[in-house]
Amino acid sequence: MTRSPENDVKKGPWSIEEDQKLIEYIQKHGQGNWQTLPKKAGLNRCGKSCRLRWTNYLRPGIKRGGFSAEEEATIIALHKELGNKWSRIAAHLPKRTDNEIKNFWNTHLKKKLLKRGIDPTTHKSIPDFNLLNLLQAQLLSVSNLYNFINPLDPALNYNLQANSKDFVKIQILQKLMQVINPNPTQYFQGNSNLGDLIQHNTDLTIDPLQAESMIAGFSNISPLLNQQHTSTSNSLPCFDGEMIPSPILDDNVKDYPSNTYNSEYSLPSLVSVTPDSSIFNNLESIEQSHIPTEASEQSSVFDALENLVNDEASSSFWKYILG
DNA sequence: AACCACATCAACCGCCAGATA
DNA sequence: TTATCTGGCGGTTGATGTGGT
Repeated sequence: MTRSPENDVKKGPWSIEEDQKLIEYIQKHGQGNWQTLPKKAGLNRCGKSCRLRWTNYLRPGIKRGGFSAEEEATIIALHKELGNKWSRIAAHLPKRTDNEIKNFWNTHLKKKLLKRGIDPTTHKSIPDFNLLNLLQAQLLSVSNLYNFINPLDPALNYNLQANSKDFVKIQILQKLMQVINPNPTQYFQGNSNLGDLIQHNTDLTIDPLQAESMIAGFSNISPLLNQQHTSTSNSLPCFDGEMIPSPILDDNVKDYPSNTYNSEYSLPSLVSVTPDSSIFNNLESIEQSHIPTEASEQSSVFDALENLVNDEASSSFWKYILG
């Protein structure tokens, strides 16, 4: 025997009248059998829908919205212990429903933990978090380079556009950036620069040595950056022709003791910088030698990305990121 | 004012486990 | 023992709200 079909029942948001009918019936008769309740209560709804409406919305004593800091901490702690067992978590929070806790987790707490560099699935710190920052900045650099090379000439962008695989990768990186910094106005704008990005992300910490590697990484992607970097090492380059002061690249940072540097966060396999390169003096040479379809130009970014994604230790995090 | 992108959350769907015939 | 019913759970969807351009 199969279950009776409930195709003719109403779906979607509940009206005030429906709510009233359900409340009045349950107050008078109790919950009883949810399967038969709708008919008895005069509702054209399935029993499941009635039960959900009652338990998540109409039931007396339900507290909705406005999660306190204590409740937040409790949810995080319980989630660490129980995982996505929302009903069990809700049992520890009187007046809260599992559905609301689940929604609150997915819309607020998950992002909060990610911003703190904590994997919301495992509740462990994300080993790749600083590297993710690096990728974010590198993508910005790449995007700026494209903008700089070619605001108008489609021929110069042709090779990039023809390489759909790299486009997919760029899209993934863009998504990574959105996770860290959901403000979309910072991406793919000609005047964006690394300094703005770092200053904006006040939550994020960037290891000084890593910042050095970051510049090296930029240089691999953008020869123009490389040239500027070598000319003023205590400034961060940007593509609008200005140099912005960088507090993380002063002389003290250069002497940053290597034994305090956590190699776990180091940049994997960046190609060495070639500061004396002289082929970037004009756009033509850039076009000939450094259009990004040349695998070597983007490899540092994408190799790093692929290494991250393939790392089992952080797979749940990346699974979340890549959706 | 219109449009767009993103965030929020109520509600739905499919699955599962325990109860029952 | 098996088939079916029922309630509960977690994941997902889609309508709506909000803020930025």
